[in-house]
Amino acid sequence: METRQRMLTAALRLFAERGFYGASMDQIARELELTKQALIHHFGTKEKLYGAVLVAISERLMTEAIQPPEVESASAFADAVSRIYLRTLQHREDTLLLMRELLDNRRRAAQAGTWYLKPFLDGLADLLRRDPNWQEEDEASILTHVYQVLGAINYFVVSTATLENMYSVEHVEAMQECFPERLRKLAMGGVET
Amino acid sequence: METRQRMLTAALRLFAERGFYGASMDQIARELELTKQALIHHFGTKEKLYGAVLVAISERLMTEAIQPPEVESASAFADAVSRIYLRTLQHREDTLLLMRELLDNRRRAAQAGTWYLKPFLDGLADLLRRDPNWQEEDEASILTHVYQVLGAINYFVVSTATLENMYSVEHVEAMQECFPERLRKLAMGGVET
DNA sequence: TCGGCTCCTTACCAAATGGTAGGTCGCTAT
DNA sequence: ATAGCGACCTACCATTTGGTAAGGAGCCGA
Repeated sequence: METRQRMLTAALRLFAERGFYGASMDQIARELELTKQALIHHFGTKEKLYGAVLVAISERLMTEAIQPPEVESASAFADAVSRIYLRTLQHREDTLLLMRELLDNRRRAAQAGTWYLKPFLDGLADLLRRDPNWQEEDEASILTHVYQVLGAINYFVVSTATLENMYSVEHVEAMQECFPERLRKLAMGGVET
Repeated sequence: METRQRMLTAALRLFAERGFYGASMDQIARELELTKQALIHHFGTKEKLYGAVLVAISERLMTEAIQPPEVESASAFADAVSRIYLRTLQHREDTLLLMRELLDNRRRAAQAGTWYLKPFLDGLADLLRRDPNWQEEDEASILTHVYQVLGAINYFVVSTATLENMYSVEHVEAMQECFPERLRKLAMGGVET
């Protein structure tokens, strides 16, 4: 019964790396030293396999990322953002695949999938709403700020490979090092005029 | 000779919407009411067509987005960022495709392509470097800040479709409205403390 | 008028794709 | 023993993929 898990892991790897259309059942199966029929046996169709991967990601996200707001503090939002950054770094493949989902969403639209992210976003917005500096900001402002900070994180994490090619590995390491500090300023900033 | 341009436009649309593997030569050709052999005649292979689309995008980006730093002002960077945001909104398809390129870059790695973006990034970093508030920050910090702000923009622009599904069209319109203001704070913020 | 050029077509093709059908093997409950 | 079941395989299939080969229509200069 552990096969299923191995399948999900391999599928995540390949879907994240090459996208839904770029990864074939055969490739995924070969990575497991099985035939694609084994995959079909467990998941029915490619779409369903992909769906299962998505579900697994969203479950990880829910259980790990949002954790209760912990101590009520003025920097609760910034703290949460820091944690999310670290988590995103660790789950690069999840992030890659979710980003792809985002791009494809125009087509998949009415389906489930990205909805999983809503509670996550709302949770963050809540945190920010509690911040005294943000009390009088309207809903749209709060959500926008949350999304901008999230964008800064995800875009960077997904870009590291490209940045390493464009500049150098050392350059990117330096960026990675100062990222949390700068991120914190982004997250906290923007309340005084 | 205008056919070539039409082909590039259609190819951009489909590549942006469905990705390299998701869009087939046949689909692109059908959109133009031609056969895929017409495409092959003009561009040789699918890869080359894709490459040509990428070149077109990078040319647009170069000529439109970086413009000389105009007047030397303390908010030169923030101004540039605002312009880039508007441009990004207008060229959503370019943005979608570049984002996909970013995700695929692991594989395409050694190829040309994303290098087009380097001068663009460096230009922005230059602008920030001139800002008196940033004089004493190191290179990595500057580049990181540039990248975070860029990430906030691109991630949001690419997400609007999903956000509209998750919340509502009105919600997203409200976000879009307050986005530039919040973005400005992001871009300028992060020097005090 | 004729050769050559560009643009585009129809006719093919080999490879790869997702998926079906049917069967084998080993385990477990009866 | 044996019937049933889950996990997996081989064999096969229709369709779609990117691409080649060859040719036709229109134009243009000699």
